[in-house]
Amino acid sequence: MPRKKKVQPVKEAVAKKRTRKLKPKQFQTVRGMRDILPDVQPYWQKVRKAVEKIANDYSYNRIDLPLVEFRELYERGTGKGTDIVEKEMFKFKTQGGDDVALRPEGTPGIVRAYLQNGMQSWSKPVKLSYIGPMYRYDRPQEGRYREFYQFGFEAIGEKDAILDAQVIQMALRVFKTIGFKKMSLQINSIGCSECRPSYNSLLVSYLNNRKKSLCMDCKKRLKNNPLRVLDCKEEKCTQIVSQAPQAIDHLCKECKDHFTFLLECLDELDVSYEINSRLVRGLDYYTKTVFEIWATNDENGARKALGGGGRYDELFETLGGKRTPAVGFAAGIDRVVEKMKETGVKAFYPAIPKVYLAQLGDMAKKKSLRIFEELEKAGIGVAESFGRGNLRSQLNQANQLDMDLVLIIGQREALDETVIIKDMKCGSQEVVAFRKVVDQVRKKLKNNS
RNA sequence: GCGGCUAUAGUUCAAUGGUAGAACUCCAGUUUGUGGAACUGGCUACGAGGGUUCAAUUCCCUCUAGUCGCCCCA
Repeated sequence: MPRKKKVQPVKEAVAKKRTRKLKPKQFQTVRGMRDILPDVQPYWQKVRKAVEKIANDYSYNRIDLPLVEFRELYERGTGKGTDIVEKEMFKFKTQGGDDVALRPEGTPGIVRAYLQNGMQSWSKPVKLSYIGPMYRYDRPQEGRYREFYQFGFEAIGEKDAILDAQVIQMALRVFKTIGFKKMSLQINSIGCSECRPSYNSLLVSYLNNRKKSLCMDCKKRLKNNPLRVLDCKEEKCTQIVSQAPQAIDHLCKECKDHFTFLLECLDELDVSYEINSRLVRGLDYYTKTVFEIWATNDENGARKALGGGGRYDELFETLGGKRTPAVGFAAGIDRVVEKMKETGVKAFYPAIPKVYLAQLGDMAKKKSLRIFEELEKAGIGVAESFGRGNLRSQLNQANQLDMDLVLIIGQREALDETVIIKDMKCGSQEVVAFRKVVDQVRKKLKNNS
């Protein structure tokens, strides 16, 4: 609707208001969702490629799982006491009446898939790798979105600590392959259902004696999930925690041996680590090993964590399966990409075409379609702007795109079945018959490179 | 979920109680078929809804979104 200007002010104002009302609604992304635009895709591509390569090198097979699962899977698996389940799940009821949720993390789905698809009978350990979006109804912030991407590795069916070491090694290898130089491996063991209860009561009684000095949140945590007090950031609490009994000093023999062997394996791999007795992780299902990988040695590790993981030997039972030991790792791609930009890690830029196809007039336009196809079949990527009419703007664009060669087909060339090949670096050009175009372009590209 | 800040073209920023300018980008053109420069022109915005007012992009409120801190995680 054309807008009229220079009418009487009042009428104009009214008219404008009316047209505004008629304007269709501008849609925008739902809160916490975001577009990942072409300009950052090279970073994402680099991460995906690194994940694929490492997964392949270590024989971890790709698996893709549904985004939607029964809500109960996470309530039982991830744990009812966790923030993730308590307040961060995207949940809804289907028309059919199923209570479902968008997956907030990958592991419960992996376990479900393992049990459902009879992977018990596959040769052990079952090694799986995944990559895809996760959803958490958290408050968005930079580096924290409601839809975010994770990749992960899971090794199922083997309790030996060497698998823990392998998963850690894989995680580090992915980051190294992407190009990160400095990383910090934080590691801890939080025991199993054998030894954790006694440690727990020890911790609780220690904390109870100092309850007055704890922060509000920690008083609550003390009741629900005392382990979480350990990673509180409040200064009052950190002071108390620094003197608290440590999990690794109260492990049962099996857990202790497991942890010791893991550390020996890491030594063997020349992987440096930091034993962090305050590292407990937010999910309920972890047993024995827990670890995180930080981009640097930053104090504020939580937000700098690129990823983390651990062992979950008891999760299969919780979800109705047989006792099955497993260890896994997952990392957030959004955050990895952010960190790449921050630290100047280079992105992956795929080869882009160096040849541009310019055409003039309808007949040439039609002919140029065929030339394009010939070149593409021959493995030569070609840029073009078929919609443009004049040569100047096409050359202009070719120049901006930093093309080596421009093929020009005009009315004359279309009739003669020829093409002008113009070298954009030196400006020289020559006329070539249709049939010889591919060969000639190949030759010229070779000379240029 | 709690607290602070913010919201104007695609982008980065202006101005103003009488409805908006610039730069860059994009598109087109500078005599009809030749790029990098220059010039000319064009497109595009007051986040949404209420209130105060003769009049609101401007003041007030609500919502929405973004951002920062907390929390949490990835």
